[in-house]
Amino acid sequence: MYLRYLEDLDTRGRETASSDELAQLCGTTPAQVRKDLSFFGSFGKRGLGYPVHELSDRLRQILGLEHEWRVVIIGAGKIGAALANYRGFLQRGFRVIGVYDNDERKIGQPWGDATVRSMKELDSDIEREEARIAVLAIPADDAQQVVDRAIRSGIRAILNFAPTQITVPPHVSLKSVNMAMELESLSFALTNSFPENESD
Amino acid sequence: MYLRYLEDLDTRGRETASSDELAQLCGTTPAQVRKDLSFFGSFGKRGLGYPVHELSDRLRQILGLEHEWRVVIIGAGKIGAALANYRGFLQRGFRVIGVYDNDERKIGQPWGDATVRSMKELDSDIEREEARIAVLAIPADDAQQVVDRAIRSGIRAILNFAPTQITVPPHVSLKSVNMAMELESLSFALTNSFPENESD
DNA sequence: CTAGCTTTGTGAAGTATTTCACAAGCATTC
DNA sequence: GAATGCTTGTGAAATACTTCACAAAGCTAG
Repeated sequence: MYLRYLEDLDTRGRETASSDELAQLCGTTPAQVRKDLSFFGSFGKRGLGYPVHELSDRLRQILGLEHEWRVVIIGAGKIGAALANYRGFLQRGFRVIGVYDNDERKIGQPWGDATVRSMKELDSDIEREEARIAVLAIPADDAQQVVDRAIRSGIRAILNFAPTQITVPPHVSLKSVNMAMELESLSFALTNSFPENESD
Repeated sequence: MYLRYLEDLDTRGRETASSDELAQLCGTTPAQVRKDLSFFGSFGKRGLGYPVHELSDRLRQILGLEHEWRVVIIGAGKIGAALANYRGFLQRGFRVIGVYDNDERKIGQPWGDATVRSMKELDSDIEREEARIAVLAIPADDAQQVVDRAIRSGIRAILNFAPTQITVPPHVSLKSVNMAMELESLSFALTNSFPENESD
């Protein structure tokens, strides 16, 4: 999050930014910003703030964005489409090496830069291209089984959009996004109209 | 999350479930399950576990899912499409009353059950249909301005897919989903290969 | 009705995270 | 070069969250 806004400031030519300013942009507190950044080192200058460009560089390094990650998108439905075409990924060092589906009618169709490929080729492609990240956008039923296969082929991180709990071995990272659940939590907030909000 | 798996168990005819079982399904601990549920009341029977159907009902009530929420989807791009067609929403009491876009070429096209409508009609539609939830799937630049309008018309909760920080007044709830950021956090996990994972 | 097994609900303990508050450092001005 | 005004970095305090551990129930069998 800090990186996003620092890059923004950088392109607009800003040289430095204070923890106060970053906090406002990111919707947090100055103390939080300073504690967070201090975990990785001491980047700021007292009296001045943080050097925008330098800190961006450093954060990209910390996040492992200085080299390109190869990504497979599993599932050529609407979510898969949204992700495959998202220019933001490429810009940030994530190269989509393939979109995979079981549906014969979809295989071979062009999709953004890539072509939909058969799920049968998934494993060999992951190995050949050394893909380490998979985006899962398939129905819940097949999700676990497909994940297991992908991990055997070398996937080490999964971004899961399937509305189901996935389990992975300890050496694999997992993030899940469940849109129905997000809406339900909004429903909860509305129903109980808390004074708090901003629960990103 | 508990609701999802309880409903699952319910359709499969299960009568009761222990905190241990729910924990396994949801990827958490039995103590966590019990503490979470106890916040809202005392639903279980000692020695037996929780009554699956009854607890589902209660959770739906707590989450405010017993009545229908009307939802607008703002932005008829790929993400908007994915959401508009997602059957899961309707099943869970979220009725999409309209998909809105500025692009003349998209306006009037059929989209799932609905038709893409002009952004000009957004405000009056929100008021007439009493929509309270908006899903934001438009480019970052216009996001804040569109949100402000929607809130003036009566929107009280926003699910934001635009890759930018949105600010809302205290009586409005906000959840943001940022796919690039999710991938970046996976990149971080990979780069630093922590033993921990499962950071949903 | 009692013994034995199971499982909840919950204070207390243990961790983790966030906020406070202030000394120390840097830039600018006079 | 000293005084002033900002802003960081960070221990300590305050909060929040998670796990432990166990008494209190409920169910089953005999």
